[in-house]
Parts: sequence; C-alpha cells; structure tokens
Amino acid sequence: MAQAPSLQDSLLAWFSEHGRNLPWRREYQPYHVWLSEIMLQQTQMERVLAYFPRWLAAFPDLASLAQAEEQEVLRLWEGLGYYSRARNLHQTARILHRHHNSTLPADHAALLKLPGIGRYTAGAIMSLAFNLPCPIVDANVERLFARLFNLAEPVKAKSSQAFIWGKAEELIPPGKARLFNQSLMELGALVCQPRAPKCAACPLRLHCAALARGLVAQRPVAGKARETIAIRMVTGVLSHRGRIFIQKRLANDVWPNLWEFPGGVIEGDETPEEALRREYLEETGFAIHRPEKLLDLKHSYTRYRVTLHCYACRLAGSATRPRLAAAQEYRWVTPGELGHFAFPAPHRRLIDRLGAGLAQ
DNA sequence: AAATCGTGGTT
DNA sequence: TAACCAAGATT
Repeated sequence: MAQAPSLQDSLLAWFSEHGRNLPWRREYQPYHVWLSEIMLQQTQMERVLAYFPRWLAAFPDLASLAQAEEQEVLRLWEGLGYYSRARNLHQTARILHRHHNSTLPADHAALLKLPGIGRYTAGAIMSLAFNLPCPIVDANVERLFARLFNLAEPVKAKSSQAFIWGKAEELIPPGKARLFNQSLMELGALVCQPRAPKCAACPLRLHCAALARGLVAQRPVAGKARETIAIRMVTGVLSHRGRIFIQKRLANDVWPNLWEFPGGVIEGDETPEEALRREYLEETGFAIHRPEKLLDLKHSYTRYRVTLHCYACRLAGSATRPRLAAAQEYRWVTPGELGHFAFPAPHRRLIDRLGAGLAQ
C-alpha cells in the first residue's frame, strides 16, 4: 500500500502550481527580499505591489538607499504607514553600507541586531534570500497552524507561540527552507483565509485537525480586542502671499519627521474654530483669522478614529516667523513644492482635494 | 509586556 | 458601519 504524501510534499506541490509570481520571487536578491518583507508588515499585498517597483526605481540597490536623504525616503513611503519602517530601512542601509560592503549578512543573530529586523524578518531573510533553515511565523502561519493543529489557546498566548515557532522549525524540509516557508504563508493568504477558508481546495485538508473536528471557523482563537476611541481634530492651511505654512513633526511622536499643517485635538466643548486658533497659537505663536471651513476628512490610526475638520486661514499679524512648540522645522512653500515633502495620509488627501485652490 | 505605531480594504 | 484584517517591531 502506497504511503500518503507528507505534509511537506503536499504543500510544496501546491505551491509550485499556485504560488503567485511576485517581483521579489524572481531572483531572491537579499535586498529585494528584505525590502518586500518590511513593506509587507501589517500591509496588504496589493499596496506593496504598487510601492515596491517605485521604490526600486529610486533606490535600485542598498548602496543607493544608504546615500539617500531621509525626506526622499519618507516621501516614497508616504501613505504606507508605520513610518519607522522606512527610517529603519534607511538606517540599516547606512549601517550595512559602512560596515558590511552594502550586503545583508546571512547570519540570524547579526540580522536581529539591525534596526527594524525582528524575529520574523530575520527568519524571512535567512530562508528566502539564502535558503537557510530558519523558521518564520507571521499572521498567515499562526492562522494556518492554529487550524492544522487545532490550537484551543489564543494564538498570541506564549504557549501557542512557542508551539507554533517550534513546529515551523521542525517541519522545514532539508534544503528547502525558501520554498517551504513561502508556501506556508502563501497557503494562509490564498486558501487558509481568515473568514472563508477554502478547505475543499486545501492540500493539507487530510492533515488538518480543526477540519476533522469541524472547528475551522473557531480557529484561531483571538485575544481580546482593544477599544477604539473616537476623537475630533482640526487642521488649518495657513496661506500668506501665495505661500503655505508647513512644519516638520518631532521625531518621537506619531508621524515622526513628516510634514503637516498645524492643528490638533478639539478639547471639551471647544468649537473647531476655537481649537484651530488655540492650536496655532500654541504650536506656532501665530494669531490667525478668517478661518474658512473647507471639508471634513475621516481617517484612523492605531486605535483612534478621527474626524478631521479642515480649514483655510490667514495670518492676523504681519510676523511670518513662528515660535515652534510642536515641530522641529518650518517652511513657507508654494503649492507646487508640497509634492516634495512627506505628509501623513489625511494631510496629503487634503492637499489633493484642494488642488488648484491652494494659496489663493 | 502591554501599548503603540498608519493605512486602506472588506464585511 | 463599526469591526476586523494585512508577510511585525519596538519599548
């Protein structure tokens, strides 16, 4: 009687047929693998497919990234979120340019010391770029294993994590870490999906403990979700003699080193106009007048759900030099120059919506 | 070690 | 539509 195919063989066969043809899967250049893994953190594939080639056109290799200006790096990352990823890419490129001949080390411990590279990404570079037997566990693998091994504990629990990482390491077929690790994630992304897993099409259906017990829909067990917080914010586009005031945010805050229009949270029973005047005074020392309502924008970051009230406004006095309290730098720029600076997504949307109407 | 960091798409 | 989700790292 013939032996049933192993889990590994079934998975690898499935991947060779159904694996997507992604830009970083052509030659598995370490720089491409590293960049794609950083971009993919907490980010949808479709968005990365848009940003990845644009980034490579600007920074074709690690050395060119090392020599770039930070603002250029942030401008290319604008809209992807989690901006520390971009600053860490840049910083790591500079470290490797100085000390490692502009190459990524094939060394797990050395990778872990680099900014922005944690356990997952170090394993991804080791296995995908160098085909070395290091495990990787991302949200796909967590979900897949929670079902495959029918884990009743929350996947984020310490015991579950230890089990999953252990299995991920133990299952790697000798010499096939690159294909195996990708096939695990790919199966999670394409078949073992969060809401509607396609169990009938799964190459591992005969190995799946949750499927055998009818518990697929109840795996993985999630932890408790944190509450979301609704807040109202205000921002104002201050224009003066055809120029617009922008300021560069502090390095240790939300949106570090990105540029913005001043503004902030609407407190208590303030009206948006009152909050705008107060924020401008606090952040820049400017007294503003004639705030004119433009539009409301909805956006959200981490646990906050924000309604952003957007205004146009003018200087009440004649002084154009601010006293910065919430920023490290400022500029008076023409509307055309706004494209050279990296803005948070809602501020960029505001710029786009205003279009030709800016600074009139 | 729980909280924080962004964003846009889906349900 | 509010909640959930996406190839995590850092402090």
